[in-house]
Amino acid sequence: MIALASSPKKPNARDGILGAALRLIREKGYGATSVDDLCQAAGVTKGAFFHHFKSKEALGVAAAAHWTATIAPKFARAPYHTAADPLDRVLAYLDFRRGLIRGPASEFSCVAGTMVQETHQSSPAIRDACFEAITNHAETLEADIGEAIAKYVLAFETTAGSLALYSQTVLQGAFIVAKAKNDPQIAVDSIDHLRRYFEMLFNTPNRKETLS
Amino acid sequence: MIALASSPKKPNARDGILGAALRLIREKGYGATSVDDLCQAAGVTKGAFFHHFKSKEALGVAAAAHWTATIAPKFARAPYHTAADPLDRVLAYLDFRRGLIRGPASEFSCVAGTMVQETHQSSPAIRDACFEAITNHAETLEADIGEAIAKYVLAFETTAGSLALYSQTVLQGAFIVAKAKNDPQIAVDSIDHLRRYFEMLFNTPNRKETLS
DNA sequence: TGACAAATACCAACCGGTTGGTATGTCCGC
DNA sequence: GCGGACATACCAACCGGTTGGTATTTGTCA
Repeated sequence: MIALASSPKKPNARDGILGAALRLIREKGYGATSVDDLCQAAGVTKGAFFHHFKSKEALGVAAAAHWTATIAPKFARAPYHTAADPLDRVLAYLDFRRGLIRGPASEFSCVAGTMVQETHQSSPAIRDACFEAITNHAETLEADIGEAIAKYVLAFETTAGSLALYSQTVLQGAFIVAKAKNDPQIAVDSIDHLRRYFEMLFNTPNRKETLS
Repeated sequence: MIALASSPKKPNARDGILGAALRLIREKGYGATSVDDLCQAAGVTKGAFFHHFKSKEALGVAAAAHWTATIAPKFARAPYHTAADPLDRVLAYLDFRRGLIRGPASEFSCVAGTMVQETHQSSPAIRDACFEAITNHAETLEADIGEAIAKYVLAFETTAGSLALYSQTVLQGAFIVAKAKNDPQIAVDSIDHLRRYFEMLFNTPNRKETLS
């Protein structure tokens, strides 16, 4: 083999720890997840952990980036991008997220939102990494919302960035209330309200004429 | 004095611990707030702590109830109840909450929402107490929303309970994003979006005729 | 191509400090 | 003199982090 395109990935301790971190942080939170927990879940020792991450805080920062790297391709490949109309794509995004809400909260909630609540005071580095993860995902929505704003007459004046971040705000709040009620359904209700807000804001009867 | 109505309150360790808990949990989170922290902030010893609370978890449950007992009178006395129209009262509630958003997140965020994110898996007792605190506050909104639903023609069909809880959902999400961005303003933006949702849902031109 | 040194990846054992929790005692009003 | 409200002293378990070391890979040059 010429083998510059070597095997897609060899299993290493760092990836194992990061994968365990995403799962454990969603299950137990950042503070309650100890370095020992991480090592046991990843099947490595503490020496390996501190070889790859200089501190638990550094692991938290890396976990936020790994979270983005994990979910970004999933959303990029998701089928909600196919609609021709930008507003339809935005609504399809909300429907897609709605469909993800099932089972325990640790399977549909957001690592960044979970982690930042515990660390925003104690660790600016983790806080910034989590905000980056949230906004990075919001930006994948922003383009479609921007196109929709250009195409439709809005009931109120606002911006694509504000609406994209508001969508993430509602989702984060929905995760919290779902955890509190121990019932995912309440999160679905909130996404329905958010969907209606978009529908009313981009009032379909006021649709501008399209050219082509 | 006949003195069955004794002095309004004598300062005791329990209240001091609960007061410290509300502050420290909002500042550092539940997990990062140790029993020693609580005792030092309240100026009592560990013996006093475990005399009044059989465990840290019991303190968490009591703190959620104390949170309700602390903020309920503040909202009950707030001036947003004075409007004659129920929709105006709901919008005034949102304006009131909007006005509270300033300074560090620990001064405007919600103890219950903060605490439940860390404990919803590990402590069902704290989780339920936090959900109770959130819904208890939502119910103070529900009556006004219910009256507004009876008075106005809605753009979509929904319930007062769903809208009241959705309001809390947006607020909880706004607190998280504000913590992540380390900037309260982003929470204000979300409340503005929520306010517009109410305005459009209770579409003022469709106002039903009032009798008196 | 192969010898070899340097760098990387990983491990087992250990450290001082902190954790939630307890056992025992003392004060004090009724 | 008795029970509730605290204080003092202490504990085993666990915390994040460090140590000194070994196995494995990688870069280099004859």
